[in-house]
Parts: sequence; structure tokens; C-alpha cells
Amino acid sequence: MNGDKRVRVLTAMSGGVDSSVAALLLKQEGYDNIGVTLKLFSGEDSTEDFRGEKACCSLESVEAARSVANRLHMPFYVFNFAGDFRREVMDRFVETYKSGGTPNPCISCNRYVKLGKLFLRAAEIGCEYVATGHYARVEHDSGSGRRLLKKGIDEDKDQSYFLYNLSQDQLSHLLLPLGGLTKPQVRQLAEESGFINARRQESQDICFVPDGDYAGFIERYTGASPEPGDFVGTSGQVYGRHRGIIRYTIGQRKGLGLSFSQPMYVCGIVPLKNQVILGEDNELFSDRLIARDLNFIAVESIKEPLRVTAKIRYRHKEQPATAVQTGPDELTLHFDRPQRAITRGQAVVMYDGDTVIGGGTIC
RNA sequence: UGGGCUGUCGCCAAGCGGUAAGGCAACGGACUUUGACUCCGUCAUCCCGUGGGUUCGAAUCCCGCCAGCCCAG
Repeated sequence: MNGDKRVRVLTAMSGGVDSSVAALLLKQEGYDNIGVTLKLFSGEDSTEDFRGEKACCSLESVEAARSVANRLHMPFYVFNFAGDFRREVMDRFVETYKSGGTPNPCISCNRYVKLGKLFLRAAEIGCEYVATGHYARVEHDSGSGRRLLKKGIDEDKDQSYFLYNLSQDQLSHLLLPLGGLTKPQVRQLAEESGFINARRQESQDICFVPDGDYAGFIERYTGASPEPGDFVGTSGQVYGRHRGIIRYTIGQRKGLGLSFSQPMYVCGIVPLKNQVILGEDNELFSDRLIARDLNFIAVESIKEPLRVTAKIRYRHKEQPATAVQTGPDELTLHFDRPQRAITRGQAVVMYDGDTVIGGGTIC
């Protein structure tokens, strides 16, 4: 084949099953496929124990990715994005927690680093496309002329939620080879290809906090211990002391260290008073939220109230709602039914069926 | 130190003579490219404040003691 004429694509390979199969499929389609693993953080930035294979850029993961690339006869590189990751993901993560919110670092990572930064780098080395192993699809809508982001065929693995920040330009240079496949199919392809990671377990936890102790991470990262404060009831009564605002999120039940006759949940976090408000489950429901830092994909903007379905966190069934633009970069979402634990800092993503309309950060 | 009440797993709490419910918390697991939620499992095998007694048999009945609370003072 004439390598010079083939379309060149840069595939982000984490070392996991999904991105490995994504690379395989593109290779089979005849692309000039280059593999890259992003080094997102160094050992000292993460929890001390860094040998866990769960970490997305542990040494083991890099070697897994390299192994697959070699097997596919692809050039393979490691890009060091640690600086960007620290600034765009870790710093935001810490700041959001300190201000009483609950961040979604995977959203930031996709937006600023895994895709944002990677698109720039891809262009620099002559790649027309960037590819990832996300379970989502990109389509061109001839009617509106817009690029659409759609859910993956495998409803159970759909990851479009994490990608709502993509721009039209980025979408036109993005390949998502797994969008039309199911996870079992992907695993089987990996098996058939003899990939060493075919049976690797699903990634989980925050990649830079492999042990799950994110509060401990924040302490080490900032060098400061969180200030204890009061647990307060919804009527103002003091229930006890909490171990620092960063350890709690709306809707949380476990880890309060207090016992009541009924299960109690975090209903609010007041950073100014350093208080954590506790209440019962039925006090967690609200039918309305405000989102800012918006990005729209299927539409240019929302001019009229728009009927949508929306999910306020990953892994939750989207709910019918009406979206109204209430500011230059602000929209209000009215849900048909009250939703549980709408949480500041999390992302809300709106859909029209399988199509992502857009999303924003919950305030 | 007159009277009354109470003492069961870290917390709350069933049990009222037949050989220790349940909830909360905690811990473990499942689920999961975020945090949560949810689900499943474990959690008083000599001692049910303590020492005696009655009974075939008591946390459950009786007596003493200890501790706490309340009302009297």
C-alpha cells in the first residue's frame, strides 16, 4: 500500500481493552494508524502506591498499550501531558471539592487533555483524525450540517456523557470505532487478536487516586488538612462534627460516622460556614437545576424552551425535562419529576433520543 | 442513701420463663472510566450492669450491690 496517501489517525491507547480494539479496527480499515499513550501524572502526584494496574497510565498500562501496538505493527509513542493534566484536571478537582462541589475529573480530562490537547498534538504530527475507545458515535447531520454525537449502541456502556464538551471542529476529526459495538463483542475481538489485556477488568475509580481515598489525595496534593466543622440538621440543630467538607457529596449516606434511627444523607454543603447539612432521603429531591459553562453539539443554542431528556450524573437513566436558556452561558432545567441529589460540580448532559444536544456544569 | 424509673452489640431498640428481632453505624463484596446512591453479605455462639437465688431451663421471676436519670429535699 502507498503509506503516503493513506489517512493518518492518532489513536489514544490507554492499555485497556477498549482502546486496543479501537486501534485494531482502524488498522483493519486501512488507516495509517499511530498509537499513543498519554502520560497524565507522575508517581509523586498520585497516591504513593502506583503499581496498581487500574491506573490508566501506570507502567504496566503503557507496556500493555505498546504490546498491542507492536502486534498491530503500529508506531507507538508516549506523550507526556502531565503538566496539562495537573493544571486542567487535578487543580480543578481540588478546587471544586474545596468550594463545596463534587467534580467529575473524567469530564475535565476528556475536555482539556485526552481530547483537547491531543487534537492539537495530532495536527502537529500530520494526523487528520484522533481516535479513542469511547462507546459513542459521531454522525453528520445533512439537514443542519452539524456533526452529532450519539450514544453508543451498547446502551449499558454508553460513554457519550463524558464527551459533551466536544466542538464541531473536534467532532469532524474524531473517530470512535467502538460506537457500534457491544462490550462483549469488543472483548471477543481482543481475545481473537491475542491482546494481553483482553480479560483485564473494567477501569474504575479516579485514575490518579487508585486507592480510592480521594480525600487523602487532596490532603497530600495541597499539603493541608481539611478543617473539621459541624454536621447540621435541616432545621439547624447540630448533630456532630464532620471531618472536612471535601469528604462529602450530596446524597451521601456512608461515612458520616453518626447513627440515627433512620438512614441520613448529606443534603447540602455550606463552604462559608464549613457546615454539612444532613437530612432524610426525601429531602434530596429537586425538580430544577441551573447549569453553566455550557456546550452545545446538536444545536447552536437554545432559543426556545426545549424538551429534552437529561442525566445529572453518569450511569443514571436520563429524565424528561425542559431546558430554558436563562443567561449568555446559563440554562435552567425543569425536570418533569423531581430528581435525587442534584449535585453542584457534576455535569448535566441533555439528549434527544440517542443524540447529545449539549451539556454543562451544575451550579 | 425518702420515693420512682432505667441498665440488651459503637448508637437506637425488640424481647415479659424456653434458650438474644430490627434499624443506624462499621466492615467486606457487587455495580461503575467521577464522587455518590443502590444491591448482597458479615456483625452480641460463657457473660443480656453485677453477685446470688428460684426453676429441667431465665435477658425475662426473687434478693443484694453498682451505675445513670427523675421527683422529693
